[in-house]
Amino acid sequence: MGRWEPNARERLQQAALELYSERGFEQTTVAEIAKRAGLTERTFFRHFADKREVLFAGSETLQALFVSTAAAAPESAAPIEAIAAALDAVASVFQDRHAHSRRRQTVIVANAELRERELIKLASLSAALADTLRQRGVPEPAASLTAEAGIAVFKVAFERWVGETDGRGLGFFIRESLDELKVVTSGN
Amino acid sequence: MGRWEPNARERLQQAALELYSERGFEQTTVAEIAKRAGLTERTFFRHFADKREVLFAGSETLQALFVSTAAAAPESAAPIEAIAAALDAVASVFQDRHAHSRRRQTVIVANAELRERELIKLASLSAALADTLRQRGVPEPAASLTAEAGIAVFKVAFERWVGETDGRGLGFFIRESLDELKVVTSGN
DNA sequence: ACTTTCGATGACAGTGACTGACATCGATCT
DNA sequence: AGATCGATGTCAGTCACTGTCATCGAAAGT
Repeated sequence: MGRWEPNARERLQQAALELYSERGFEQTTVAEIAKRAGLTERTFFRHFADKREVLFAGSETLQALFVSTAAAAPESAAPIEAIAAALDAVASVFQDRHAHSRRRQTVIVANAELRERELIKLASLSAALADTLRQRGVPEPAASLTAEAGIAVFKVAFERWVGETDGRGLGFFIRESLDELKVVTSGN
Repeated sequence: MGRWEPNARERLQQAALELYSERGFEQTTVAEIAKRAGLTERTFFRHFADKREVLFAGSETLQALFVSTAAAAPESAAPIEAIAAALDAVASVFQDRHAHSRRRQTVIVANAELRERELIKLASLSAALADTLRQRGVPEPAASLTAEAGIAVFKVAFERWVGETDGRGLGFFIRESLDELKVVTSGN
């Protein structure tokens, strides 16, 4: 065993999720994660910036999908429509990940530091979307507000989707939330 | 000097803001903050849960104002109107704090950990507002979405207000952003 | 096959945030 | 004066995270 077993990064992610689930985030030390993965603490920090980041490995990919889909919307599309298209694309990615998402979200919700990290990932997403809208000619504050509204829809929809055991996909909750947001902001 | 000088908490807050401004958040140790305040590191942690929290002392007060104002809106008011009333009330609190807000925000924006903390404070606000709306009979997901939309408006407006040197108050930017949100979510 | 190269890992020492336990000060009450 | 009690100081300890250097092992070149 030892060095050169493949997939060190993935082993660390799995070990971390397991341990965070079993005993909680605070009660888990990085040394324990590394040990379960057959590595050392120092190697953990070569793969992940900190103890939280190991749970957020896919976020760059998600952001790239978000942005590229929004950017690919036809020029005629309203800002909110470009965001809606991006939300739909993202929803399909979570198609077969309900069980994993639920497990991961349970860990995150149970710890304030992890919630903070999740929030800044979503804020980064919002900033990237606002950038995309600005490049499409949308002025401020409309660009930032549309992006924030889109992320709000994602947050609420994701939360509801993770909590459900029915077969309804994330896309359903996203459409529901987006429609509801429109009703709610119309002012009466 | 030494023990029993009054206002230990306030001295710590001021020392922290000064040092974070001068050399940055990461380059400041808690021991240095405590020393400038004439106290010890251990005492710092008796007043504030961690190194970040010292910048967010007023957040409970702000949340209380937010919630009580929203709750006090007439029953006939639409959810978004109750939130708008709360936003207006909060804006008036920042009336004479532009210089201080700007200084504080400069520090926060410069550091990811501080941004995370700010985001979870805003998320806590959003959750409290959603609770208030639910108590007013607003169902989900409308309650959460309205609250999130309100916080989005606050975020964008606050950012613009802090960046301006004109005399326009936070209330101006809040009304501007709220109006723009309504336009942007209407779908075209 | 032998050597060289080079990225990934290990080993180790160090800093600083944060905590628990206990001692001490000083204002207030009796 | 003595008792009380909250706020502070002291000290030891854990753990996240970093810098540095040694070492391993695969792959490429000879």
